[in-house]
Amino acid sequence: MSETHRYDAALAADIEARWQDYWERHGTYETPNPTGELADGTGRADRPKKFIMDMFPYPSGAGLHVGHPLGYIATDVYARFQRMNGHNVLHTLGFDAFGLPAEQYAVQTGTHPRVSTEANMKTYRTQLRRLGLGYDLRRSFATIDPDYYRWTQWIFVQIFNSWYDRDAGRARPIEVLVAQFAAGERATPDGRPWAELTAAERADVLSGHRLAYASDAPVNWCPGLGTVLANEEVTADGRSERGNFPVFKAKLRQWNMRITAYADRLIDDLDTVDWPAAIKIQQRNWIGRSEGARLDFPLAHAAGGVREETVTVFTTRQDTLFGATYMVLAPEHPLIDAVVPESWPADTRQAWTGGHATPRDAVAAYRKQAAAKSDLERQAEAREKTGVFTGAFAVNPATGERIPVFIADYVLLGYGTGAIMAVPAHDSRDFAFARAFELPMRCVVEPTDGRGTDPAAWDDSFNAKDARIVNSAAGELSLDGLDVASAKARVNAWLAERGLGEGTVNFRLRDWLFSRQRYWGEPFPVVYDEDGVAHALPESMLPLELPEVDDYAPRTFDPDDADTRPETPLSRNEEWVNVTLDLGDGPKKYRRETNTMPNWAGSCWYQLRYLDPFNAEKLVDPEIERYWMGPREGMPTGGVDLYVGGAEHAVLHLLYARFWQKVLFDLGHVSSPEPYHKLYNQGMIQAYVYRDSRGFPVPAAEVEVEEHDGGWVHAGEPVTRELGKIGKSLKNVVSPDEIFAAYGADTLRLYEMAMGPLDVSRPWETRAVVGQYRLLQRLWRNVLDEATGEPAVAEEAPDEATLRAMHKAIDGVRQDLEQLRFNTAIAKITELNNHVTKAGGRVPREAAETLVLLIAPLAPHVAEELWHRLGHEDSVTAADFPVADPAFVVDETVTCVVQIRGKVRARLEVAPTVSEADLEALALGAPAIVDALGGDAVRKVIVRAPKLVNIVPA
RNA sequence: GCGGCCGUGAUGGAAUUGGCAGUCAUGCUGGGUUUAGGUCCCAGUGCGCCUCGCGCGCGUGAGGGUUCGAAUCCCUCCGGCCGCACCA
Repeated sequence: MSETHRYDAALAADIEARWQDYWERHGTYETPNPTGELADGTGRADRPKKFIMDMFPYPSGAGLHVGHPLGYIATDVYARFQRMNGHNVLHTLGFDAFGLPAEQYAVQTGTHPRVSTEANMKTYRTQLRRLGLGYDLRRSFATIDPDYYRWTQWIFVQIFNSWYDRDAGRARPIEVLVAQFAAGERATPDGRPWAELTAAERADVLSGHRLAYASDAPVNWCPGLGTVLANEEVTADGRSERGNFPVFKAKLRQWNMRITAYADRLIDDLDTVDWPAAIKIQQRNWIGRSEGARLDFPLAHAAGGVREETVTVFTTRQDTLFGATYMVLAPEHPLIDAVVPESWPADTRQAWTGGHATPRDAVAAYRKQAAAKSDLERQAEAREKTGVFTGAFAVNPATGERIPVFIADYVLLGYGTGAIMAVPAHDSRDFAFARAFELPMRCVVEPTDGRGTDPAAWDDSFNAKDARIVNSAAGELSLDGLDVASAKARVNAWLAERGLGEGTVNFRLRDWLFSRQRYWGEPFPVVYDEDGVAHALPESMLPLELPEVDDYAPRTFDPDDADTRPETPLSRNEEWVNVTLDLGDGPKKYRRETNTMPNWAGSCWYQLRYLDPFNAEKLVDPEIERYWMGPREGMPTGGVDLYVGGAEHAVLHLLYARFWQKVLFDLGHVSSPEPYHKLYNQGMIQAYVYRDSRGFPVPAAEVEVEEHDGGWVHAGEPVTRELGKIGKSLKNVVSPDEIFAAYGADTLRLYEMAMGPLDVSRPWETRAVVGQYRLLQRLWRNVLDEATGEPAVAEEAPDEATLRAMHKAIDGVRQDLEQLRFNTAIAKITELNNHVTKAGGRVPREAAETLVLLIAPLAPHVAEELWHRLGHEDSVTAADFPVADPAFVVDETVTCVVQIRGKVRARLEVAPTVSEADLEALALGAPAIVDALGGDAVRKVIVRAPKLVNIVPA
């Protein structure tokens, strides 16, 4: 028998190449817009639409391994499914190509990052095409394209030129604020009229309001990378997320984005998007909204009496104000120098002074010790409380008592006001500190667990919030008997009355540090005049192109040397930096900003440019934006229909992109306040890592299984096995090219989709890939004669059983694909294929075509080929996805299980429409049941027609 | 420490959401096709027991509970993964 028409790897490769060429020639995946350059007049844009997106890749030098395309395959399957459902589907993929790795690779290899990045993208494009991913390539771009980053810079300018109007609850153009100052509707910080301020002073005032602003503040400085980093890029143990270098606090002038202005909206709008609960929780935690109160504690004179200065604290437990028996400031708190007295007050305990002769010495020594501690060390001794008395006292505004003021590193400068009122009886950290320093504790919330009201006898603080306030009355304020919530409200009112503070909301979120000392990023469209005032470039000067330079290497330092300072590569290029420009008031000399934007900038808005990639006039045409992303039924905040990517971007890209989208929404550039409506996190494909006795990974491909004990051996030596990421260093990389060569792209696609649910991680097992290859071979044989390659289907209608199998499969596969449950969809297709295989004889055409259509989104090449050979002229991508006939989805008879006390004792074949009463009678009459009951009386019968009867004997 | 998710055959995983546990696939066993190997095809495959039957018992990390009925809900414990980590 000739095997020339057998489905094998060579034939798969041939089919796949031919159809990929066909799709490209015919523009199969090109999607029309309703208007503009990409409108096509075919009416396709009038169909319902879906915008389906992946998190775009960073093109690394290593190319793709089999773990990378999981999400891309999933969105491609979904996009094909929706296209077959008659949707106008927008699906494409660009490249996130600015950023550190390209620059590091460039420095290592001596190639310019543009050259290596372009080469990497070319490799990626080839590999993605080989997978048969159906993209509208006209809409694909890279963030490094000047045509693209022109608009990244443009958005920066929009953000720079706007401020957050709290009264309006949204961002507005900065001119509105200027007008308010000029008209005197809004007071300047020092009260002088706006007209009297110099240009530099005005710029300074406005900088305090702009959504993008430069400021001197402690930032995360990473000498090992030679750049500063955003909070989101620093790990919990104080190292850089990329490269794992130490990160230090350094006071530097840097650009920031006022993302904190959007904290509430970023939390609130999470309710309107369809995202995994875990990601929403992470964002909420990162933003860290907490309700409480801000209140002032007056400082006390040594001799008694109250000073002018106050210490402001933030607390969420203002109800425990009467229990505040001391205060703690963060070691770096700016007020400390002003409060520390010359000498220790009389009777100061030795334990409080740290053994120092004066408070000043004690504070200086403690600060030094705290600064020297790495975050890792702080973490290790997390619960060990240290601190020192400042020698100063404050006054509890409720009780009037003098309370000592300490500094301790368990209070962080970066959170709240950097100072706390300590209530040791009702906060476990304060409790531990009070124990260590023998500070008084006062119980002001009555314990509900029977421990009594004397904190001296407790093991830990009492924190329950469903209790009542006690011991809290002085002057006109009494909280006694109130529950916690009422007491908080009462204290808030009292604070406001007395002008001591107010109820307030505090956020953990800090502003986003937006500048980097790197070459390979978007240049800031900003210049400084001779007074050092920053000016945004006018739109006509965009894009400000990244200059081509030879010396693009970042200045990096000894990773542990905290005293170093960054140097920007662009600053070396004097002729680029110093320019004469006319910004509207005649030619003047300016210096360019030499920082570049972080690599997140390009990914903050790319969904918008996919919509209208060639628009030279606008970021995106409003009609096109509304068409694809505007608010609609069930999606009040609009956005991309489906966005698939890894969970590692939970608080980075996904938070930043939401923020930019909201600013653009406020400024009227887009109609959708959320960028991504439905987010789906795909799991990771893992692979086994084999290690030798020294713990070094050995090449996974060379490991063999021991015959007798099932262990693993490499080069005759036993090795251990564990699951890990796929990567070069773990020697377990499997390239898609190997799988293409052995089985073809359709098999790889099916295998990745069949491995398990999309959202969980699963181990790659090359030997299991063959299962999906067999499915395709069986399908091929069911449709074609292997000897001739001609269709070998029967033209008669399928029999009843086959019809039912077909329609059940259609029904199930439809639901599964809609819910991204590709693994069970494939199981159902396999089942149907097995059904027609077992039935023997020629497969009826209707069944064969159903199989081809069902598998088309998953294995598009083989589906195209079979569809074509079955005599269809059009691409299967344009065919309608089958719709199940309800009459055949329900079985003619169903098996009803009859249970006695929940154990199956008999099965009955009944009509699906059988009535409960009939079914009960049938069940009670079944011989096996009569036998099993043995004449026992029946106490109860539960009938769930038509599938189950449960009989409970007395 | 706090919060979240998850434990099902040798393996990846199904289970219409409280109603027959183990769909589908890998692996393994046996058989067939083949000069041979591979491919391919067919059958079997949770564990145990026996009188080998359309049989019985056990079985979803462990223990308990709710229910006519629990992989699914509740409680305790064990194990794993992820996030946060002195957040006032």
